[in-house]
Amino acid sequence: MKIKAAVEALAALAQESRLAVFRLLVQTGKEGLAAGVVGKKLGIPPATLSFHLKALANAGLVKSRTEGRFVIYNANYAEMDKLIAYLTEHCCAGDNAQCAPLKKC
Amino acid sequence: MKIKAAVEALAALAQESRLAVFRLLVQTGKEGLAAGVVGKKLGIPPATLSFHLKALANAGLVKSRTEGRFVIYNANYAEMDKLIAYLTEHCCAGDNAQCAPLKKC
DNA sequence: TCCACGTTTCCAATAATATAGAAATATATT
DNA sequence: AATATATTTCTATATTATTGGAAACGTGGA
Repeated sequence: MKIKAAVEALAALAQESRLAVFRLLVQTGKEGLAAGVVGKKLGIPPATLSFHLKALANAGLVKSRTEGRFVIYNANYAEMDKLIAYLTEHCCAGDNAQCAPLKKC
Repeated sequence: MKIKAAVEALAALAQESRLAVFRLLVQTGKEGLAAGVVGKKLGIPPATLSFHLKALANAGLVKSRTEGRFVIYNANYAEMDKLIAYLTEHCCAGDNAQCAPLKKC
């Protein structure tokens, strides 16, 4: 992962509505949720939600597929893992005891 | 971790200079680096670096201690781990096979 | 005390981002 | 074909972040 991509992903997550959307999708699993369901659950108006989903999708953190009139969004776990790996890369100067072990999801 | 704290931490990392600073400190280990050394390694002018270090410190991602005229910064691994845990919390709808295992640092 | 060095604060110009109503687009139903 | 539903695009406004020079502050050494 390159720094520009990491910054884009982090910027996508660094906003309250988008972070809530992303976590909701992370917890939902790969089957995902329709945009409207996300908006209803989080109380975000359509235009605003669409703006935020676009940011998350551009950053690669979510993917979407169309099913009839619905657009279903799901978390991209691979990209999430890449971002985490980028943050923790070569950490602790090689001494793993310095940083706590990362929990598996 | 609460969402406001997570957003603050992510916003702190969502900027190229700050992300570079944080990763440098993560890789350096708990002994840390003086502000001036960081600035020299990354080519960031003093005023700008101070601004960015403050953002990282306010978010809890780095800590500092004063040694004589130097201010030594080091990564806060505990806070980094909390942020990662917040992102991945209850992920994959309980089916761990959906998301790749997180590497230990 | 006086000077050098490291860091932070102040400041002002510039740039980027968030919000949501209204209109547009696309699919489904009758 | 006409209507309802789901989502996105357009648009304008408001808010917040980034940059770095100059000055200020603190510490250490001569």
